[in-house]
Amino acid sequence: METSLILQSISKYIHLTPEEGAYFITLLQTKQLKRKEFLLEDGEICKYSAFITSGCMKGFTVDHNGFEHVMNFAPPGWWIADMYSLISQKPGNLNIEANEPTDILLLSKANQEKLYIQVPKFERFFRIITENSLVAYQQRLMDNLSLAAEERYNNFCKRYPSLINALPKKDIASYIGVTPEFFSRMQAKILRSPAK
Amino acid sequence: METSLILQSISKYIHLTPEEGAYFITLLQTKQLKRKEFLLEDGEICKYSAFITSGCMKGFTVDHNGFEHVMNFAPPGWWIADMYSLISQKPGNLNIEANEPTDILLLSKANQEKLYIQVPKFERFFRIITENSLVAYQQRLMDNLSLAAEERYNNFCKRYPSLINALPKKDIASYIGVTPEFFSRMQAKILRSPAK
DNA sequence: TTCATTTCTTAATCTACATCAAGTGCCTGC
DNA sequence: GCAGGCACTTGATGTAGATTAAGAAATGAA
Repeated sequence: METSLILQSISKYIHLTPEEGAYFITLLQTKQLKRKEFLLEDGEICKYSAFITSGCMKGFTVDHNGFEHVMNFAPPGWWIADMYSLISQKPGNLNIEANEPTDILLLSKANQEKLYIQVPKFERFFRIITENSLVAYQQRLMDNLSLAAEERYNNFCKRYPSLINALPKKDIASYIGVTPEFFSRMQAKILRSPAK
Repeated sequence: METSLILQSISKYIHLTPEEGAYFITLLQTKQLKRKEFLLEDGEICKYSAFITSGCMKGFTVDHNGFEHVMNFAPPGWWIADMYSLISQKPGNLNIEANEPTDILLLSKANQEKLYIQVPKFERFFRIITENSLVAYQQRLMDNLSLAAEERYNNFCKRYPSLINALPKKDIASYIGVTPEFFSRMQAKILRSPAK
């Protein structure tokens, strides 16, 4: 099991003794996903938080016209789950899919609760990463309420430079909230005008 | 100090001994705000989380055209802060203003850190309410990406029925992401068509 | 009570972005 | 290695919601 990335990412926020680290690892299971393979589908109950060790995943919903809306991307070092469904244990409407061959570590809801009891420090860890995630969603919502598509695209480029060339353009279009057609036109326009 | 609401709201997620509760209360300070008074302004560093005991507050940003965008409302029993600024201790761009005469309890960042050390259970409490807040923002972002204004308004009505008549319409318009003019027309249209 | 300010409404016009349609290139699964 | 689908582009047209303007109604301060 490839655990160095996850332990390193935890150590940014809390200090674990070797025993605590070892115990944490026993609560995880590995999984490999093929390109286009789903970890979770609309209507299912989310039972795991997933930590990406390699590859990339995306979370998206499908609206009543059949259009996808990308909620988030998860490159290596990030967590992904349907938080609504994970917390409530009710069916959610998120799909989680591998964009390419991807290795993940799974922490089940039951094991997460166990972890909180055995090593309460993890409350702190998950509090902090949840806070960071909350701030990112607030920022993105603000962008959607107050900026034009082109500015949202600029922000995306600034915030996630490594993802721009790694993802299909249609997914980036969906993430920033425009159609692939409009996104294509926007890029052409940006290229045409002198780089700013 | 009016502390029954805050203690009751905490007891939904963690159990406190009388001593722990009493200690927590010593970390708070009260504040009264007049209608239109600001708790935090764009460019300031956020030093407090505020819990509303009575009245109502709103958090909003101002875009480069001078338009307000309401990020959230905080009726009694809710917390409000500029999470980005509170976490990073850098200047934020949120304004927090009282919509009407409002009583709040303030927990300073320093006292919050103290609290985590003295009563680690509070890590759990704030983890849980942060998770809930995260889910709400995800849901709202999804609505903004996939629904028409009218559907977003319907969802708002369903989720926050008590706020509809308590808030100025222009603030609700801003929250769901339309202009007051369009909001007004939308409502007229809904009234005209047979209630669905 | 009265005035001034803010909020709300209605109407005419405008625009950012969507939709529909069609063609090109490139993966990728067989 | 080939075929068939998927991603991407470009053009023509459509529309949800913005903008501008102006009057009416509500609200709060004095």
